[in-house]
Amino acid sequence: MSDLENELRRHFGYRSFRPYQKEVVESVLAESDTIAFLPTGMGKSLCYQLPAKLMTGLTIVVSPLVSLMEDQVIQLRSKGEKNAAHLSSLLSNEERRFVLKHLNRWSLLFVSPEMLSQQWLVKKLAARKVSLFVVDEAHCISQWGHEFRTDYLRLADVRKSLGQPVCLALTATATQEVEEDIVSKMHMVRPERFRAPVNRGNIFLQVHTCENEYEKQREFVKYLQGFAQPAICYAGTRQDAEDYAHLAAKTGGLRTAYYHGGVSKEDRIMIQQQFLNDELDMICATNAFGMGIDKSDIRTIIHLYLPQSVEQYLQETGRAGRDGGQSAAKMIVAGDDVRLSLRMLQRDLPDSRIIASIFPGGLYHRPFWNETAELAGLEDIYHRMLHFYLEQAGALKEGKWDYTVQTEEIKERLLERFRRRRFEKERQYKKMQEFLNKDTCIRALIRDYFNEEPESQLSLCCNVCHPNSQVDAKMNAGSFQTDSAPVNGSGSWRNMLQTILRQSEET
DNA sequence: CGGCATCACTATAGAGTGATGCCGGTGCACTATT
Repeated sequence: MSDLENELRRHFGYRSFRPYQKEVVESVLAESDTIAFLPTGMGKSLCYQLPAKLMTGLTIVVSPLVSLMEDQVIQLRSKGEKNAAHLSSLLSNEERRFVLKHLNRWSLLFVSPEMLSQQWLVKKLAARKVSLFVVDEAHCISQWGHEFRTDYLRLADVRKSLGQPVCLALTATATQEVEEDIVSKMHMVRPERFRAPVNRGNIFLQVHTCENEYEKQREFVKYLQGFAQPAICYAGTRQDAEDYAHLAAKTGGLRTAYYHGGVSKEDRIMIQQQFLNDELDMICATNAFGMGIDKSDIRTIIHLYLPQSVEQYLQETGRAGRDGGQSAAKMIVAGDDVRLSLRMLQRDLPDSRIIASIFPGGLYHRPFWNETAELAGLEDIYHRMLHFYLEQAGALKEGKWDYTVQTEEIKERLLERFRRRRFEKERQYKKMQEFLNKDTCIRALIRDYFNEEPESQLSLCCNVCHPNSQVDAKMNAGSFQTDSAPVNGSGSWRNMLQTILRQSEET
């Protein structure tokens, strides 16, 4: 047994590594920047938890969701780990001060990219030796960083300020392009790369196109007859998530709930836990649901909208069948859905009219950025995105326009950047639209997209190869063993709920 | 893009018509001088 395996046993009680874990840990310990693509449920977190134990300095883990951070810390603490903490708005001021005051105590610290964008915090952290800088769910850099959460694009600077510690990027799914995006945005140097295949042979893929919404509902109801549970049903809008949850409850007699960004935090936690505890047959949700969901026996993923990219489709369908059991991904879309997704991804970026109006010479331009943004009626996301890019380009300094720089040139560059980005998003979306062609094997499309080798013949590939098949409830009954990996103890959600209740009492 | 809510207008007193405008997923953080 090697040293590393001894350490694994000593610290975590496992006898052996899962695929890729050892290689990733070794790479990190050898101080190489590392990027790893591991399906969720393959023990990604061990890839930094073990190095955190073995390295002398602090390990910082950048995580996209505060609830994930909190959950992780609670889990670690429940296993007796005292050196993990997180820093987020979920903490009270007092708790935050405590975490900062005792920085030397932690070996693992979870933070959001937004937190790390605060200079004072980085300064504080820099006072300690940071050995490892982890970006969990690293596809967020590429998927969200450009528009929605630009603080992801500051992480390379943060890392630099912390003395350029080794960087480890972890994600489940990424194309070559996203991979390169992560490498470049994080300023990784000749990173080691580890990639588990994205293809999941146990998921039967189906796409059904409809003429209209009415037909879509009919197909949905029809599909509910005898489909395998539990299921996640992804809808394109919050309204749809609610409506289809009711429809499934009414016509299929299912225990359903809906989940989206407009649902209160308490309800979201409760719904998620009911789902994990098999008290729900189906969750109808927007894409708000899914990240960090550790449930291995999800049998069916239904899509009622067209995802914006093949990666997104794979992220979502990949939540099914992690236990290896036969599962299904069924997409039911109508023409309107195709237009809706397109419109949404186009709206992620401000159009040239808006850009022109805020620059010097534009109708809404004012010396102060905030005033400019308010006058132009910029919504929050545009406000912060443009602020980021303008500051980066040197057009804004401390919230004020700098007229000594060539703003006209900056404007042109910005417009060009957005044009290219929009083109890229539309290109990704077009790839997704190819799934609607009724004569191409869906798995072959995915395989080509990710440059993977064909696998051996599957008995249930997709509805092009195997029309008229359906994965039903009977198929899995007792036919396989569930994953023996440790899953969330039921104690953890009670803890989380308590934490939240405590907070609402405090405020 | 397309579905909707709102509003002005019409023709006659409550409701119908058409024009216009807006919205549609995702989340973090909103504190500091000791």
